[in-house]
Amino acid sequence: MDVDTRLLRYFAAVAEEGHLTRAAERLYVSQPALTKQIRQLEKQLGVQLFVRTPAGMTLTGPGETLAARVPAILDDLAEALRQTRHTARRAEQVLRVGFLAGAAGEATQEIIAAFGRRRPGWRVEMRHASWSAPTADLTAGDVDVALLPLPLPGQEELRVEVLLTEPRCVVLPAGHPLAEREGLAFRELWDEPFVAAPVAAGTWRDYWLATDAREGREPRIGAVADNPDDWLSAVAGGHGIALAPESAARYYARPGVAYRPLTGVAPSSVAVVWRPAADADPLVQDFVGCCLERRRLD
Amino acid sequence: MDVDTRLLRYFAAVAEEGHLTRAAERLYVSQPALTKQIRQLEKQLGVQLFVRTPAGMTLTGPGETLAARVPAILDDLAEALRQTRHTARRAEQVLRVGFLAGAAGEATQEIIAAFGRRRPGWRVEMRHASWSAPTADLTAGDVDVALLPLPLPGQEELRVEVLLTEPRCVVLPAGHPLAEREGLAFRELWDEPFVAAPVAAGTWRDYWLATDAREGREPRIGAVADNPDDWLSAVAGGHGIALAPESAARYYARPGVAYRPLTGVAPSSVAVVWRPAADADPLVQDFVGCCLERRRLD
DNA sequence: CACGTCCATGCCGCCAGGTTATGAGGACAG
DNA sequence: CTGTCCTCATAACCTGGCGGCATGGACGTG
Repeated sequence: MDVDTRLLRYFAAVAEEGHLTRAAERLYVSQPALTKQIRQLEKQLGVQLFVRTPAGMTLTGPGETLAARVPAILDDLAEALRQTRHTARRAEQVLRVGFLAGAAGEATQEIIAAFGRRRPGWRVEMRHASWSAPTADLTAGDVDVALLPLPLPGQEELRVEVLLTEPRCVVLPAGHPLAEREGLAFRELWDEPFVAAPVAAGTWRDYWLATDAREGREPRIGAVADNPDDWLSAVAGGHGIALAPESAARYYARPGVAYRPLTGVAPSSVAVVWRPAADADPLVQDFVGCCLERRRLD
Repeated sequence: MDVDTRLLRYFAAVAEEGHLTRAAERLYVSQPALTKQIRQLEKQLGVQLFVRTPAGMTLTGPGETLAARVPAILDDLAEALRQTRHTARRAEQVLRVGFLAGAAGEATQEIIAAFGRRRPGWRVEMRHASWSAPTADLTAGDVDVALLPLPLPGQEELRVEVLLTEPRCVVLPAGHPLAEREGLAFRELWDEPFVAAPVAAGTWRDYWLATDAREGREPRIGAVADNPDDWLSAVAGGHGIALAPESAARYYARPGVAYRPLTGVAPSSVAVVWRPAADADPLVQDFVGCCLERRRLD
């Protein structure tokens, strides 16, 4: 009778979506796996939670009862884990900062140094954010604040202050014909295969495929990568090309890939991001302050 | 990052006990299993929760933070599951009654009939309670009310009204020399092997071994059983003898075993039991009422 | 009537959690 | 100082359950 949180998450997703299939997509599991888990939950409780209709899954009375309470429980749990991590970092006098790509570029070191001056004794720990879910560490409370390229999935629930804006460029295999050129227009790349982020990355993936600058054409996906290494390897290996912020040319230079200026896509920004719950956290605010002092908007 | 409830239970147990080893006993898992799980929790959180000393495990600051919140979360979850089951049964117009052995004996049918008259349209569903944890179904909300022999583990947290008291007798293999006798004194059984409940049953196990009437002598355990079938088979198979309420002679008669009257042990009682939370539940109270009308205390 | 959209089922590979056996280190008594 | 007992950690192995794929079956819709 040990209902574990996975079951609760699954249940909550199905209850919310009303469809096994759609919930399965959202949870990134197969539909049969979900079927089985939901049945198991029902079996463990000895209660039918859903009525199966050809149109989907609708909650029964008892199902409603459960659905009304589960989200709060999961939130409580998440909050407790956040607090725990938080206490741990405060006890060690560490501020943990998530980042992706080159973060705020050259300014990053300055920001950290400034923070060190403002908070003697404190240490800044930089942590790579996951590529497929750049804000996950932030919302999970694993980092206190983050320096991330925009746009971000779930950006509305976070505080975001833009620090700098830079054009996006294109990353090509060194031997690629287009790498001969000094500058490119995005429309020339429409038919090229791209190395994309996982589907799980959602709008993030779309943004770096620049789907909105393709006038409706489907991008070709040559490979999927969820970290910079795989991503560069895929490009170097000729599986596709990719977009990147210009600073990537400095932070992710490596033999076999070439960075070229690009026109026809919106620039990308780097922002400092934190959870609204940290609005009152003087430490986070000090760090944000250090960032804003060095803000550079072009 | 999907901390499941098992981990939380484990953590709570270790936090409370202050010892991995003791917590492992309480949870009925091996100590290495606990070690691994606790380490995994720490790894998932990226936080050290305990400091390991030769004397045991003591919480770190972050550990305290977590320990302060986990029990409430687990309680919330348990409560939500209870509610769910509860709604389900109310929706089906079912009152679920747990029982063990012969329940309230011949009175049981009368009680159910009386309840049927008081609540037309409602159905009573009888459910075997687990032998090793007779009140588990009750506290988990799986049954609304129960008819159980006393004493019960965790009895203080429950409402208990005694319905009848009956002497305990002894169950012997049919061919056993003592089965020739018409009546026995408990001290004659001190050296006999007993068929006992699992260690997990705690005081319940002790009670049916009548450890308090042995003047300090350790009982001999011939076999362990956690349900009436195994139990009777073990007795019939000559692995040991056992104590039982007298009514068991009628409800668990079978070839190969003999029931004989016994002196020198306290009698056992059967009570109607419910959770304090059901004090205000008219349905449960009606059932309790039906029980008390037929109360018979000798 | 064929098709699309649901959910259910069967089969299989794999990992996580369990177990037992053993190690390692500190505390304490003799 | 050394043996013993307590603690927790480690190693090797086994198994149940989760998840994935492929497929089936039921209902609604064009």
